[in-house]
Amino acid sequence: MSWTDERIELLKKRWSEGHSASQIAGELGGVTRNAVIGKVHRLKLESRIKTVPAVAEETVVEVRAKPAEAPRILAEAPRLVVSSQSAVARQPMARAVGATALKMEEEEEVVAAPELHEEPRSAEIVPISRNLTLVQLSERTCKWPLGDPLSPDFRFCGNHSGDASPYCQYHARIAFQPVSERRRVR
DNA sequence: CCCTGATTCGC
DNA sequence: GCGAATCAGG
Repeated sequence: MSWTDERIELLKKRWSEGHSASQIAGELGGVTRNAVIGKVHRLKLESRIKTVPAVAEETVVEVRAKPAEAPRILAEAPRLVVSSQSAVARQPMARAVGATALKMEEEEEVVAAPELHEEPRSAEIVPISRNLTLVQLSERTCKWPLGDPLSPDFRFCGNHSGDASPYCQYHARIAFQPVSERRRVR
């Protein structure tokens, strides 16, 4: 496949829409995501670097609109990025160390009495699907369909699936119901 | 391990 | 110009 004007147009469009290189490559067909990225660079399209030199973050923010709006963008953008993924909040585990550690040890023992409140394993739990599109599926993503295949919103579960199964643990159970469980699970 | 984009360099 | 290989990051 070569970069015809049409393919370049679609590339530009999708890239500006925020699609990933692999998504675009999938849509175009005949090219890899590397090819797409390479082309994007040759076309000098907008860079999409996320990981910024941390300290220099402020200076890297591009001012594409009116200067007056820059500060607002600057203040909110980082938060958006963070909340988009892996927002699994962790409890602050800060602990005093050194000289004061000894004294705290006793107090903590009292407080640290974790109550194992294990919920009974219910068959009712529904997985939180990743809602991947077709092109985002890989060898080890659950291919359980979600929604109307004719709809633009059609997605796949996308959770991790073992090497053996095309589905995640949950959907595999629905797909391959053992005789013992095969009842009205629906 | 899955994914992302960036860069290099032989073709 | 092209894109696989590689790098770097989440």
